[in-house]
Amino acid sequence: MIVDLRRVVAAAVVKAVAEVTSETIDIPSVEDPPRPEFGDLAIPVALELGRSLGRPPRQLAEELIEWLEANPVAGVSRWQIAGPGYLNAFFDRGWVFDQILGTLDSVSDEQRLPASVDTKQIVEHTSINPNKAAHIGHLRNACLGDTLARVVRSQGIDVEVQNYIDDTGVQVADVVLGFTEIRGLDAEAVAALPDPFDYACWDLYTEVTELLENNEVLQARRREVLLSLERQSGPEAELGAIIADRITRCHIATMERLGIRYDLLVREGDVVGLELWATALERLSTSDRVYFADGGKHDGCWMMRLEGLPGFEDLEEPNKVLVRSNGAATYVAKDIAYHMWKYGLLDDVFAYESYAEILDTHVAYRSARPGSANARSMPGRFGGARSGFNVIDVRQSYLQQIVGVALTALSRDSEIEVSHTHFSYEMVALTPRTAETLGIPVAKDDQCKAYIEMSGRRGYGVKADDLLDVLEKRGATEVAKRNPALDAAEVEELGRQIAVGALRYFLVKFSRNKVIAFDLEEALSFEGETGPYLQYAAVRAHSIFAKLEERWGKSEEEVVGEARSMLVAGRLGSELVGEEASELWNLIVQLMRLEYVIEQTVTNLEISTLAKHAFGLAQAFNHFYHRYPILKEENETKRALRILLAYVFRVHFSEVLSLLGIPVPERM
RNA sequence: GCGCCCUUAGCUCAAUUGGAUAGAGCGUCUGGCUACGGACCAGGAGGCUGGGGGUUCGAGUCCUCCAGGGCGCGCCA
Repeated sequence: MIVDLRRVVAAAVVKAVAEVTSETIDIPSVEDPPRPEFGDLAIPVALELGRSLGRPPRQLAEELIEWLEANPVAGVSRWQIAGPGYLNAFFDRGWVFDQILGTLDSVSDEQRLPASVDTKQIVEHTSINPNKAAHIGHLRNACLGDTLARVVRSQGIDVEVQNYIDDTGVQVADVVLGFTEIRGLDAEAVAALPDPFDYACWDLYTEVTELLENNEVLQARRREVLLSLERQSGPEAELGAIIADRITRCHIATMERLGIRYDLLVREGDVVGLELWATALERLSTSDRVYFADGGKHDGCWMMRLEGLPGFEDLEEPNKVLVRSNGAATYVAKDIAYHMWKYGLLDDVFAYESYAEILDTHVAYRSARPGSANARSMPGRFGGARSGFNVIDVRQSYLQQIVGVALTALSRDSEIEVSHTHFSYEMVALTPRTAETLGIPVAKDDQCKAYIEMSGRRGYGVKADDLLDVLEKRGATEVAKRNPALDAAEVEELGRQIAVGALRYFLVKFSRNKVIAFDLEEALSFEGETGPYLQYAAVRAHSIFAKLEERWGKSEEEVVGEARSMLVAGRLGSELVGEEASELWNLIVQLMRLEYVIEQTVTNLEISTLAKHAFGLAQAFNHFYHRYPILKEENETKRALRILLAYVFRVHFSEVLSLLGIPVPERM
């Protein structure tokens, strides 16, 4: 990663403040100036401090600058006071560019912090009910989660990606009913059904839902099935397991199309079957938060006390049932048990089996019962983290809060500090016109609405695989149009990469707490602020070197090497002045922001920050590309400088795209 | 009833967490190179940041009231 002088500058300012005013301050805010003539970084510290010290900001700023000039900072060439009292820092361009060139040698084997259990973080995402095909809403979850995992991992932290499979819930029970009551199929027959199995279940699920309405007999059957699933005995449980397994494999395959992978799939059935919950309750019952209701409305239930806690004020029902009077644990209770294991508050009782092996490079494991075929215990391998993120939509905030309350109570008692963060995001809906093209009935009242909610139960939604198919086809068409000589296989592969870029960028470019009104036409667009625009910038950077090789017969390495030796370190500063240099410099300054952007992305849990940054980089490069040709340039020094800049961009921009999971095509 | 979220250009969204002249994309209008590929670039028009009050050197951002919209509060998951 390119060195960010932000921290260095901030530290220098802290020291300057201490020396000049004998005040100790926290890390001051360091901003990017709105205009280039204000320098490369702006620190409004004198504005803030001036007030508390009762001194004119500009005067204070002058004293600070005096000190800073007397105690130079490597990389900063000069300071300036501007506006009401900003400290503006101007970088030593030659020094910076020299540093950046240094990163080119080590960028591939960047120094990563050693991974250890102490720093392990668990990112849970996807966690789709295994009863039907994944839709666009699930993709938002998976893309956010996968990108978060990539970003955290890039910080040298060992990330374990988990996907929770709720295979014992009503949603699966409904599809079990569908197969038995509507289709008249048993487990064996269902196992033999052709693909796409998840599509078949999508339709079946809506059929059952309709049938279940006002049908008390069927509703009673569902309760039986549910019990059977939870006990994991009987033909319904066998059928449920087949459904959950087949659907999960479909989901894994869908996500693999987007480059999204998992380390571990934990099945709720195993949490229940291995009595993780029973142990969890034992532990929980010692806490004053958990009690057994004897009499009253919740007679015979185990309850969690929420009243009086922040965030739970004035609820109609202040407490939450954990175990029903019939002895069955609720969903949130099982989730609490799962999270206790996740964070090492319960022993690892699971066995693990290799579930999905992908291209010999990655294995996704799945929880299993000890003693079952192909399963073995793997002590210390999974779970037992001290912190983690749950990527779950905002509607589950209430339940996530309850999990948090349990974890807090337990970690206090056991003196183990656990950090559990709900990475919440808003839902994906459909624009009315997209809903209509999909054949979803839109009521007259809803036509002017900004969006129409999706409904898995009714089958209203955009299936992930359908969308990917359309995008891939469109990508391939566009590639073929521009590259008539390419063979079909390559066109198809490029179409695939473009589809992934388009979809992934689309799903992370919005702030997470904004409802996305999914519009098919907009998502199919490859122009403007889209994934393909970013990919196009990378392709252009690449094609410069391809052309250079074609014309000069020199490899990228040789070309870059020659350019570097032409611009000796000492001379760089003098080359980096003037109008052209200032425009090139803009690109460098933006590249330097990456470290800061990643920091912001993680602390705010806002992936869109990184996405917007990537878009800004692509824009800056396209500007440079258009304005400053390389092959045509005859001045060798200028050409060398541009070559190096294009190369630096290419290397670092590829890194940014890979953080976003966006493939970098060689041509488009 | 209580809680959380949203409201910024015609549309979809940003705005470095309180900083300098509120920026992008789409759409619209005007212009661009025999090419390192036009999935691009340059420029124009387009804003009382939903409304009122407050906090301060400084507010799209914070506090408060109001309006409109969404979500959540189950012995469902």
